[in-house]
Amino acid sequence: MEHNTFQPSDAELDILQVIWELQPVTVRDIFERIGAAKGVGYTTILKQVQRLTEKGALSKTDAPSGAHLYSALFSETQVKKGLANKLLHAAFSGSALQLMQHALGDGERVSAEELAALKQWLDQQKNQNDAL
Amino acid sequence: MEHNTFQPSDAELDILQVIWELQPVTVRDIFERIGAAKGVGYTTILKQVQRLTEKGALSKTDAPSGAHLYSALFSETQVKKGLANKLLHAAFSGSALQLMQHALGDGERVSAEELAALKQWLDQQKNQNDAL
DNA sequence: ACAAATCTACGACTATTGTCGTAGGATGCA
DNA sequence: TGCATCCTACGACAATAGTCGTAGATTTGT
Repeated sequence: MEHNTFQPSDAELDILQVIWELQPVTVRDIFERIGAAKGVGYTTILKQVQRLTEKGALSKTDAPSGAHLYSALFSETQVKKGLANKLLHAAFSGSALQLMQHALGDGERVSAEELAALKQWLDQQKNQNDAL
Repeated sequence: MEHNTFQPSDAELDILQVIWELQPVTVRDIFERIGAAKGVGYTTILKQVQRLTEKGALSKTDAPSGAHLYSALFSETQVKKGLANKLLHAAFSGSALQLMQHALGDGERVSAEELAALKQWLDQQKNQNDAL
């Protein structure tokens, strides 16, 4: 129902994902997960984390070692809903079918498992609707 | 298959949508569709269009009236696939089901028609897979 | 107790986005 | 033919993103 969710940038989302997975985490934790892989320096991650904190997306507590421990103030689901919804409306005028078709209609072959999972979810949604 | 597609910003996407719908169009055409609604000035749209052209996303031809006519150099499908795919991988580790669940699992009730369309598409995908 | 390693805080820089304002050329009507 | 209108070209500016470098405080290992 909330619509004013935090819209993270690409780099911010990368960081948030690590935080959601391991929170509470230190900057070093994050750096070790994605810093090296992305080829960016420690202070780049640090700065990003500080900016996320400024924006009110993270909470900070002092760790015994003098470092800081960060946790997310927005839930993974809430933020991702915000991202998915934004695209759904900005590019596909709210049509989930179109979003779907574009997300995988292409070269990316849709696996049988994926199809089955989708189908099952649809049936569940349908039942829920019928139950009204 | 192509992966190096153009990733438009929010405002750029708004403009592209108008172009895909009405191309070839003048800046004024675009302004009349979205400028007023968004409350931005004519030159804002103009600048945006010029930048899109610089980036190689639009082609420009001279209109008889002295104005310019613009057309898209990337197809709507290609660009939207790029956007959907980016989000799919950046936020949902490639899981279409998750993308789906976040895009509408929420308060936005899924209409029966939407569900039916989705289901039909899934079946079609399934058949296509089986045909391999 | 000291030097090495580790952290944070900050400032800086470049690129991109979104938005205008102004200048000046071209069009078109009275 | 001359003024009002419309269009483009350009430059400017603030905000955001992404990336570092450096400085100074703190911890840690010997």
